[in-house]
Amino acid sequence: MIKNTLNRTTRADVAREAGTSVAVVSYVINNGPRPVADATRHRVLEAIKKTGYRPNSLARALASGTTKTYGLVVPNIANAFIASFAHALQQEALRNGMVMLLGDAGDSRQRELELINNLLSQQVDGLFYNSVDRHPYIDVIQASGTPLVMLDRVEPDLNVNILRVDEQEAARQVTAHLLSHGYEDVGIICGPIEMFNTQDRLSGWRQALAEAGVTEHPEWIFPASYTREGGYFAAKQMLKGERLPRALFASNETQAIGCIRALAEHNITVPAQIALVCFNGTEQSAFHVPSLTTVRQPVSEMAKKALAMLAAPKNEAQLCEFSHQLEIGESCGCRAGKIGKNETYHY
Amino acid sequence: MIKNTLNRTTRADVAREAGTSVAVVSYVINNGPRPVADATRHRVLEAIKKTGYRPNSLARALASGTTKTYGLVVPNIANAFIASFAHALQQEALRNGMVMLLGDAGDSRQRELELINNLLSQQVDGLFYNSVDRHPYIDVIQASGTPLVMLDRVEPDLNVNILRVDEQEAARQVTAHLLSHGYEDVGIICGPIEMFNTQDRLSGWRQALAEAGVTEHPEWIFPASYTREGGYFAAKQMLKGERLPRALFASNETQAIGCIRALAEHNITVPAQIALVCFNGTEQSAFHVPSLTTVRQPVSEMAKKALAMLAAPKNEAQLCEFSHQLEIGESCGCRAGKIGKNETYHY
DNA sequence: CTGAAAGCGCTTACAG
DNA sequence: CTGAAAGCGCTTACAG
Repeated sequence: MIKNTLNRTTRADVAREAGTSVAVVSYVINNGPRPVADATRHRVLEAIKKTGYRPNSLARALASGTTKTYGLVVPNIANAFIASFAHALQQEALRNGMVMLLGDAGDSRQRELELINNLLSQQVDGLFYNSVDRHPYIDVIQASGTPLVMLDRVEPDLNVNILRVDEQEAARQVTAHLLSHGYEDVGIICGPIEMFNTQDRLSGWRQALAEAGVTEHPEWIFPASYTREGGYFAAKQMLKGERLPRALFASNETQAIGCIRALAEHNITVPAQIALVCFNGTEQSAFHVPSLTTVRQPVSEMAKKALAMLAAPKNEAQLCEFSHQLEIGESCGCRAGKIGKNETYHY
Repeated sequence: MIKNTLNRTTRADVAREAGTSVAVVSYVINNGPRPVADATRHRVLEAIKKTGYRPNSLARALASGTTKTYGLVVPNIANAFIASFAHALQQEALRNGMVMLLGDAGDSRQRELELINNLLSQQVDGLFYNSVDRHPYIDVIQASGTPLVMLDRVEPDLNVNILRVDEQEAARQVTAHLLSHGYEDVGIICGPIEMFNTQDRLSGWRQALAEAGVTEHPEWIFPASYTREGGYFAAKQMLKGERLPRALFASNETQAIGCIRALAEHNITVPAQIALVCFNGTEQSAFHVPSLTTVRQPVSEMAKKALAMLAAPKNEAQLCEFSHQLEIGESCGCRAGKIGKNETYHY
């Protein structure tokens, strides 16, 4: 056996000090499942204080079969929206007395699988999962019997809990807002073309154009990674074209920021020369110059519901769709905003 | 005992399937510490595949006395610099075959203590710790015997590993750069006044002013939280004054962004009317409009060293100071930059 | 109200 | 090369 090189005191030390059995120490610490006489409890509490005892949660988890821990797998925590969602989930877990283990796949499918295996090995009581692309390792998770809530869209025939907003509809709506300003030449910086959410946001954009009777220009569709660099180089690409669109839909906030930087380097200002809206804004949107008109997801409520879905008794898989919010900033061109005065519409 | 409600296969199932003892299964999985005949190994591997066995890392950790896990406690992960440092540490841990558990205190001292206790209960093999304020719970950690590396400045008489850059010197240098443009009226947005790093950055700023023979104006010292809101409201405060400084030092990138937003709302442009530099920039600095002149910490190298310090045999506490980098952007007024062409100076 | 003891799923010294 | 068995630090049904 490995020697206890750290000065760890165990439950046995406490029991010895208090002159009780180890079971009673457990009863005191866990407030059950057996009652303990007040005097005994007192002695145990004193012994704990005196010995500086700290329960070993590994041993507890092994014996009890529950870790009080959830896992969260995200494609890339560098994405501000994902970070804010992760934060909301952590907060909500905390409130429920659970710990949330965060796994960041860094956009790597292989890393994602490693993370999932790792979290399952750690015996998490449940998993929240936003996958890197459209082939999530749902089968691996389901085979383990671990409760699961998917945080993005998956193949419709899979029997899993899903929690999300209708991204297509949200994209349609924010694009419609952009079009309401009368712009006719409208481009899009979308995500990697093979991804589900790229397709959804692209479809929404397309639908809004069609509904407004505006012609779609395929040469103004710019696939890009969901990063600042992605938005930046997409805009650079656009600037090489012979004609510039008058308005743009960026598929997330980070892309929008990269895009605006690239435009600025060519002395093109937003919204005066090119108007812009984006998807999945965060608190950051209001602080940008110009402030960003954006789709916002109600991350706090979503987090609450996500936790509830995992805690729920094992029944049918649920699909839970949330409505989005539209936050109007300066970038679309219809107002000059001050912080705290952005208008928000709920759908 | 709790029933195994999940369809967990254990090592015993694998042993039965392979017709060996459980010990041999361990030897195969861990590649030791005893040799295993090739034929036996093969049978075990087959049995693992067939049963879909996944080792329980809790049980392994309990038996082996090591979790292969480090903990990281940070004051607020919403801070972009801290997020980038956390990311670098995670990457480096990964490379060493370790897992990093991230604990975000959300600027709450109480939450910070909870996190530390939680991580210690989880038997982390080591802890990285950047405290919310100047009273870190070093005693609690040391009492547990868990190896520790502090990631910020602490009372000098404490016997702990410390890893950091000399923030005072870095602040002095970036302020000196600002002053080299000839500005005479120079303000500072600093952090919460009681914090060590606020004091360090303030001292550096002050020293640079003194060296340049520039008068310090106490009314241009604006304490603020290290957030966008902090920078925003500090600037609003400044705008109420009867005279505006010509140049500003913001104590982190996030404050700088909030500050620039506030200035923009009053049609004051950076650097034309107010020049600005900031501390602890991230990749974001280069994408801002204007791009930010900033002190950068070499987070990757620091992360590498941090891991090495924890892994090192238990010897004397080390103090490891890294040199910073100065990244010149547009905000200080000396150049118009393009992304990827920012100049960086190493100190 | 209290305690002896089995069990959680592993690791590993020891004996063969 | 292989296995029986003790032990990691807990929980909890069971018997008193």
